[in-house]
Amino acid sequence: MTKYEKIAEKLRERIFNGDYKPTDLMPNQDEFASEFRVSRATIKKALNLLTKEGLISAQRGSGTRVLPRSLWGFVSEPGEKFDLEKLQIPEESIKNLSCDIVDFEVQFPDKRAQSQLLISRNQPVYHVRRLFKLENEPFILEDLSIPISLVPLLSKKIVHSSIITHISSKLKLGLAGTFRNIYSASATEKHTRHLNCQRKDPILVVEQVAYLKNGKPVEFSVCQSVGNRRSVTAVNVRTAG
Amino acid sequence: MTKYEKIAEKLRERIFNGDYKPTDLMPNQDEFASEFRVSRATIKKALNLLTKEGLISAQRGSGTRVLPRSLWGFVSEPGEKFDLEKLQIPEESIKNLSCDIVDFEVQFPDKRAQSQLLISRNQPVYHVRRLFKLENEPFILEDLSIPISLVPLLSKKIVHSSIITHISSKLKLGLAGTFRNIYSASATEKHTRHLNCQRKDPILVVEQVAYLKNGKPVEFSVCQSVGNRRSVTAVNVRTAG
DNA sequence: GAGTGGTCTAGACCACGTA
DNA sequence: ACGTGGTCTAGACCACTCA
Repeated sequence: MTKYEKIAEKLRERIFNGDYKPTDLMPNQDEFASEFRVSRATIKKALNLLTKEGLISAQRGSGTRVLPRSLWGFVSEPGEKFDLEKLQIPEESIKNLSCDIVDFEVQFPDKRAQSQLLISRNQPVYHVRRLFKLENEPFILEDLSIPISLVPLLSKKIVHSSIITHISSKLKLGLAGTFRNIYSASATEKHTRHLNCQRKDPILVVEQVAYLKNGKPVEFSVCQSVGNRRSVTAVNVRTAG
Repeated sequence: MTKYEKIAEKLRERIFNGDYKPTDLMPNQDEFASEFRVSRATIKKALNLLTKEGLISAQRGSGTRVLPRSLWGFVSEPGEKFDLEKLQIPEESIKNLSCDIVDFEVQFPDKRAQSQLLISRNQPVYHVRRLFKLENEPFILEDLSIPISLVPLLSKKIVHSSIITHISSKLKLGLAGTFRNIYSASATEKHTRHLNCQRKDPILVVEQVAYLKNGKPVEFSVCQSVGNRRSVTAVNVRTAG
């Protein structure tokens, strides 16, 4: 844990505590620097973190203010456990979340997976279909492909929990990030079977590619859920350097 | 334009040029520092920018690599012209984009708008309904609310182009960022009328709140489009400090 | 003009991956 | 052991806002 992360944590607490309220001006960077006995650059890094989280906003000449982010409800942060991040579920809910393995096999990748994972038709992938249930209600149907070349061994036990965290810890290679594509579709027979919904009900589709830090795509997943049972959130913030 | 932005621009060009290819190692930070005759801290800032854009990924001990972002197709960046960012349209397409004003009036905010814009029932808002067409095909139906207190005067001409850029330049207050909530719904009579689709077709709904740097919510908008005509992208990157 | 945040430097030290 | 990127400092200068 670095200095600026510790400082960010303390300031975050103060914001959630209400010591600094939405639209309020915060103390300036020099004050924080002397309070925490660090250089201003370190304070700035801490503030940048909070800015990325959408908690505050700084303006040159006039100061740094708290944003009313509390309205936004739950937002998963990059750096959270990968599956939480992907499913966008608050940590408290995870105990009500179960995971059925519908399908688990090795196959050759289809065109889509080939292009997203940067592999050829001959390089086999694990294909997994999982059904996540929240409080025993079908929630998200997930299809994912992972190149075998990256994972020597994948067991049912691992598939049952977090595949990606297993891989990136085995390979000692962190995740660089993910890219998502989100659209809306109409329920087909597949959905009615797994998600307990009617034909033509609106389905929210979230396609995601996850990259390792060495630049290799490691997972291509498609998560599908019934329209009104899930929403996905995204934060876009203007951060300075 | 700061030094690190200029450097980031040059490196971005090199990546798109193919001077540095996906999964390739880039020169290290010291080399860049002496090439551009700046301190390493400045190089790092430039690289952080590219990291946020999902172009590269650095790993301590082993170097900085190019990610295969080219696969991702178009991704709008924070900092782009606000409407481009919201609609996620590449700049080239904007000449094929037209905008009809379906509705433009002053009213009292409904419950939803009140809570998102942090105002009371008595504070009136502009309500605008616009229909964006791409190559004369109905594309996005947008409903937006803006507190009158923030905008003394809004004309039809302004509504026809970018409202937010007008406001934030008039107020000399930049945008702090936006928050989006995305889900899927079923087409109602309103959609069939404006978006030229069938009842029960899947609709992608993107709700967005935009905040000014002083922390005030300035716009609450709901953008609706037919499922297969649009998709929304989101990038989640692990950036270091 | 006083006070704010943003940029930039030169150098130090540390954590990590690789061989 | 070496080379990499990440952190941190102390101080300088600049751009901006607001009274």
